[in-house]
Amino acid sequence: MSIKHAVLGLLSWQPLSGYDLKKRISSSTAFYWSGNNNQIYKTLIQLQEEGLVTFEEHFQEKGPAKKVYSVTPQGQEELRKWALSTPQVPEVRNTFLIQLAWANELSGEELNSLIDQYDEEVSMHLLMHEEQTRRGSDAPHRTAREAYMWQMISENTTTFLKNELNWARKLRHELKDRPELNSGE
Amino acid sequence: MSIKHAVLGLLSWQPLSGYDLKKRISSSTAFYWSGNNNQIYKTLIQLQEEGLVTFEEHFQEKGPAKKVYSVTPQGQEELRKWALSTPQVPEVRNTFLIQLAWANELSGEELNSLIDQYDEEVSMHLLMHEEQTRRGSDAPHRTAREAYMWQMISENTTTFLKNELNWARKLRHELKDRPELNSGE
DNA sequence: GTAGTCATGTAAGACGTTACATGATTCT
DNA sequence: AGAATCATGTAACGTCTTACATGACTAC
Repeated sequence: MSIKHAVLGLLSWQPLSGYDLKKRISSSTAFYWSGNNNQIYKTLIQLQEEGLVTFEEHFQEKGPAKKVYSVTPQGQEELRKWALSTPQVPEVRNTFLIQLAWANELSGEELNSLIDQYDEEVSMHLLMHEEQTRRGSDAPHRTAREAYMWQMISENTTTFLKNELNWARKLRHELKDRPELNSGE
Repeated sequence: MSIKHAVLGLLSWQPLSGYDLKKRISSSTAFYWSGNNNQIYKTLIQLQEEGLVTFEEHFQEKGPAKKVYSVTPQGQEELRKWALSTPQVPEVRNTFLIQLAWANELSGEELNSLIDQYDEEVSMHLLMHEEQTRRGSDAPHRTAREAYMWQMISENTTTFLKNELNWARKLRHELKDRPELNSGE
């Protein structure tokens, strides 16, 4: 499971409450995951039971008490161990490809419009990601290496999205230039 | 949900049994999904209840009877409707990025080895995908356009994997060339 | 006779999402 | 007065995976 380690990692950077974790996770475009309450609070309780995190209750003048979680030495060890495990090939869930696969019944215009819509969606996403990267609010930089890593992590998403755009534009142009591809008949 | 439509699409190409669907789905590197029994058989029953597919029982001399499913006109209509719905940005679940994010505790050598392992995994995956594409066993080509589409769908996965490799190699080389990034201390 | 493939399905559980519940405080 | 934010959590449901169950036939 990687939610556990994502949470552990965030806490290893700085102690946070469940509420703050949620905000960080759901606002990040790089690792995108809804960051819903259910999983966050459950994961925190689980991590605590395993002795990988502890919490301190912070009472505030205004508002309810916070449970601020931080990583224990065992948690650090677990994080290090996990970081050394053999990496997996990323999973891509691209429903648009499935859509295209069965788009045989569509007219040439419908298909073009579909591709344009995809282009727009991806472009929008790219803009949002670049905007967020520029602000750089959620990246730790305890060391030069860590700062560089976070830059490269962000770049991974950027190049991924640009690759999608290139691909979609090639598709678009070839459909235009090759009239024999214009119909599904 | 897109499993429903993936199944519907496969059946619109040619009638298949649950067992054959499973084989096709799980062997495909482009839309990768385990294609487990539970979901396939459930989806087929559900599609049938919705009137989007029908089945014929094929008795064979050898082995058990097959339920061969095919798409109804309503199913075709549903598929067309879905194919026109606005496309979504693909979801990428890249655990390696999370691993890197919290790799601050790792030594330079450990980090390099991690990146090399990632390179290897992705390269292997790319080879498998190219091999499968070359065989081209699972692509329909009822029209020139459909054949071209399937080629581009496969290319999407290829360029994605190549993008990952480029990114990993850049990371690898910059870590090598910039000694200030060598440690997490 | 043991393992593998063909073919159908079920059970159990992990993983994920949306929405609701509660209660205080702050902003308009 | 109504909405938004802070902060914790629960409920209900949907998705997805692993593993098991059954039974026949096939290959070594």
